[in-house]
Amino acid sequence: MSDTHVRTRIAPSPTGVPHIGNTRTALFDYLLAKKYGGEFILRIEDTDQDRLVPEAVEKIFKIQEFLGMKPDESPVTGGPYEPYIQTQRLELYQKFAQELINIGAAYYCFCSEDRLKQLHEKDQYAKYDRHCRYLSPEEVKTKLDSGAPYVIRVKTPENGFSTWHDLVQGKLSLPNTECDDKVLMKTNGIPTYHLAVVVDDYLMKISHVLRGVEWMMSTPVHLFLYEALGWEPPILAHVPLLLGPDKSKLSKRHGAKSVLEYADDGYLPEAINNFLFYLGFSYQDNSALLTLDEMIQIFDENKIQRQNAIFDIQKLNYLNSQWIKKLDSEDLFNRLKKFIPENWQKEKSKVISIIDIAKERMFTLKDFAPSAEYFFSTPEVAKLQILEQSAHSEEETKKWFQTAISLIENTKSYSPESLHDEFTASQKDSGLSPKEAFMSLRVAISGRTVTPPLFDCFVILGKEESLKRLNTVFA
RNA sequence: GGUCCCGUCGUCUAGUGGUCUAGGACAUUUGGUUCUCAUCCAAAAGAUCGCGGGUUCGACUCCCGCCGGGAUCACCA
Repeated sequence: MSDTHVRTRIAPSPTGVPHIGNTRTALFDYLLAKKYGGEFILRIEDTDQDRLVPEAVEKIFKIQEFLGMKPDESPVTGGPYEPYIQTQRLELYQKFAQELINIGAAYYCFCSEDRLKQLHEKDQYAKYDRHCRYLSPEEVKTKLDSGAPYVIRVKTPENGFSTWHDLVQGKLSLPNTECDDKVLMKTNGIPTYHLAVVVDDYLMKISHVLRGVEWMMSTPVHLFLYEALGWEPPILAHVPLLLGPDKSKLSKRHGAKSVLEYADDGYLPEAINNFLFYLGFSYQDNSALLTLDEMIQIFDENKIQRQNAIFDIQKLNYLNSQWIKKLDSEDLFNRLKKFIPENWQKEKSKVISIIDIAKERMFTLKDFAPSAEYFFSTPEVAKLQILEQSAHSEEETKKWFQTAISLIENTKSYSPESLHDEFTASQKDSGLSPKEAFMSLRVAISGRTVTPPLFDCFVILGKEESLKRLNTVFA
């Protein structure tokens, strides 16, 4: 393999936004190319013009950009084999379709849609009955001259086996009787996937076709085309699918989301890449935080699992929380921008100091704003809530609050450390347990029973604001 | 239904004939640290290696059958 220059590609069809399962395949394509210092190509397969989804192409680019897997060649970056959009390469496919006919590897088919439909009504699994495959040259010429609409079908072998060594599936041997005389060129002059991939992968010098297993069964047709055209086929690798928690295929219908949606939910690209990498691939204890570059080093195309993997959001959450802890707060601030109100953004240093103490309890970027709200707006706290925490009479609690207020007013330095020392000293002779003493204060300043450490909160809130909140409780 | 692929703790996996009374990670539970939560640390529980036959002195590892899951069978990709 060292003598072949590695070029991989992803070939999404803009009939929808790729979901996270498709993206995992893309990750493997990217890693494979980069591991060998090759190119990773993005080609748009838009041969199904009827089902185009607006903005799909744009989102496909966005996903790659977000994850940091930028293609070396694509419709936007261009490249030596452009264009990278199939509908802009139509003459190419027509040329090769014609050649396939000339060499007897394909044939014209004039069957009506009705006839095909009837075939399927009789048997839902029926293959094309090859009705037009045996038309005489004269019959074909007459039909053609009369201007009858036609498709071009591949003249698939009637027996034998199609065998290849699949990088992940191992040796595969599929009976040719299972092949169908697939349509190569549609009535509208646009090729189907089967013709277009083969032509493009060859012309674009793709060395490894790494794609989802859903393509495995149609590989014999592709291989036949390579052989007919006298082309060396690429190395094939069919990677398993990503399944939902109920073991069903991950699909839009079952709520399979795109990477873009995970981004909106507060997941980091680092965590997503890392998560996808471990799904179907093993490295050490499968919990190390790996960058894309590290994955490139570690990746081994021969070690891709063959069994389908189940999408486990808990593992993603873990990786995401770990990455959040690892990132520095300045970096997190920038990523947090679209998750926090605009007026917070003006107080960058305050937000960053909150991030410092909040990041170890965040799973996603979305968790930040709700847990930091009380730093920016005064919470409503009922006296009863305080007393519930202090577990003492109003009078005793009030007395403790007075102590707290004077401690803050007279503290040596308004820092978490000295506040901690001074408060713990006073708490001991307050008659309240540590929990009672500090929880009541916590609720008083935040309105919540769960916050970062109390004295950090005091400091971020500021002396004035802290006093104000403590004072208003029993006012 | 035909064809092909897959089958180790809930999940991702280690394991390529004896070192496996099956290891790790996430999740779960418990304990420790602690002003709460979280972090961190420690520990526990969790898999008769899908089932049944072989082969072998010996099988999670090899062979066969079965069962289960998945993929595919469009002028969609």
